[in-house]
Amino acid sequence: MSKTEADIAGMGETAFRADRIERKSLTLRERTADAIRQAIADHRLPPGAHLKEREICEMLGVSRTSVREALRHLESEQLIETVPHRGPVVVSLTEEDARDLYKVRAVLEGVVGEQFALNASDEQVALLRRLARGMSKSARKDTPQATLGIIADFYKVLFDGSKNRVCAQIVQSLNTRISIFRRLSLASKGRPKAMLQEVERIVSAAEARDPEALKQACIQHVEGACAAVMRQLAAGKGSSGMQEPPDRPAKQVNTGRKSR
Amino acid sequence: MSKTEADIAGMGETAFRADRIERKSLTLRERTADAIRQAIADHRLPPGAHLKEREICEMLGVSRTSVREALRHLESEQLIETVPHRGPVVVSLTEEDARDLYKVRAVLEGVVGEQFALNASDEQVALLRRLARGMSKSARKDTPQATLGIIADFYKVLFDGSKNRVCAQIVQSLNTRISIFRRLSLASKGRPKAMLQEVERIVSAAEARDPEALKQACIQHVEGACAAVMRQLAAGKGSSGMQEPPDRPAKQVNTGRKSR
DNA sequence: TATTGTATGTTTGTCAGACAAACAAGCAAT
DNA sequence: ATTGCTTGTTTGTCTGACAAACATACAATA
Repeated sequence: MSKTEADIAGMGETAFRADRIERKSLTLRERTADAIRQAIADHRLPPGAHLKEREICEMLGVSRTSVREALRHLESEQLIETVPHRGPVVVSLTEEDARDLYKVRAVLEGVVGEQFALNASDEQVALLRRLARGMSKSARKDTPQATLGIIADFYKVLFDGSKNRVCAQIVQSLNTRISIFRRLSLASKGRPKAMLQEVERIVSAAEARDPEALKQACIQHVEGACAAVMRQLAAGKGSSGMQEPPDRPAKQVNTGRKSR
Repeated sequence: MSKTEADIAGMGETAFRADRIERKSLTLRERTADAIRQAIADHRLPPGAHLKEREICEMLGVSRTSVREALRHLESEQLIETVPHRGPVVVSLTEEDARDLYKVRAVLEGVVGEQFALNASDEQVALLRRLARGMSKSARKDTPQATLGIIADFYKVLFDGSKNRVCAQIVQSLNTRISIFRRLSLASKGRPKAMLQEVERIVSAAEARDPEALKQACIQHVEGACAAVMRQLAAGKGSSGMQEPPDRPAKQVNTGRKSR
């Protein structure tokens, strides 16, 4: 999955090609942010949860400084909302937000598709095909977990091939936000099958190098996912990162004075 | 420009309507972030500039803590890039980045337009018309500065009316990034006139409540701006937030040991 | 002379401690 | 039931400190 990293021009002597040394483990604050983000993504920190910096410090064993800087990052990613002097809270999404999120993701993935058709290398197209095959195989035999991994790879190739960093980065960020309630998506009945068809359409369009078709295929794919989520929401009202207007209790923990 | 803030239902007694108390001056770190962001936007901190936290502290008279938290925010907004142990640097945009940025902005503003046609209130449509008139008047008589203010208002109405917070927020963020080299846009010859026409088209479509037309009008508007910038770039190579592959010197300030 | 190594000042990353201000919740007084 | 006071909690911000990573001048070396 590593990019081929164009050869270094004129480096004298025999071309010295080797993988650069990865800038190892990020800074502490970044890892802290990752940890929190992950916790939010898989609901260990549910929507509405109140993050107290002290608790996070102890939980992760880092100082307040690092935690706070990490929080600022998540704040700007809209994963948490901070009311001054009240501390950050994991965002709760309204049904409207969900719809908007998907709407935006749809058009952006459309752009990604369009540009993939124009800019991707032949290898990337081939890789896409291979991953699609792997995906449908995995969907039948493996655990959903494993399938999700392939899906992630699939997206990675799509983004890389589109050569549109800006777009890819935004979609990524949107996806994190969406993950706050996407657990529903995979549960939807008949969704897996539909999904595989959508993917097939995407790959075909990619192989045909047809920008318009690929764009439409990507959009439809997102719309499919969106519809599935909405259906689920309509049914099982609750149990997910949604917030209805008149509703707020529970989830509160002790704050302020204790009984004495 | 304040929203009408739906009346409070059943509040007993005579309806008590008054503007809520604005959560006054944000926290220090937010104002710090704003200050830096502003400085970047109007090139007091040019692309490539190396931000040293100590300097910013003194410049703004705040502690390192606040500065660093502000920086984390800007970092996640992609206005600065931070290499561990080297400190943050104002991003330099490649021509490709510029194109991508505009491309994304175009489709997103398309969404905004579409949704404005569907969701905006009649007052908002009327307001849009009024602002458009003001804009063309201002373009003839006032300073470009004043006109820019009206444009900002125009956008604000557009965003509010679209009722798509997610989208609006992203476009906003994109615009900040674009501002790193947009100064060119207004300079482009004949651009103001073209711009006014585009705006006129937007307003007409809004009044007609035609989603598709409004969408197209918005997209065309962005594409117009993009084209103008690209033309400028092609001409006056340099003097702006661009980075060409083989080029890096100058702009460096003293770092490390001084002569002694 | 060009290369390699060493020394030293800078700047960032992270921690710990401190304190005022904002907040939340209980209790008391009306 | 309303209002006000009291007090523990939590955040916002500052200060000081120190190791690690860097950058560059200067020295040593081939």
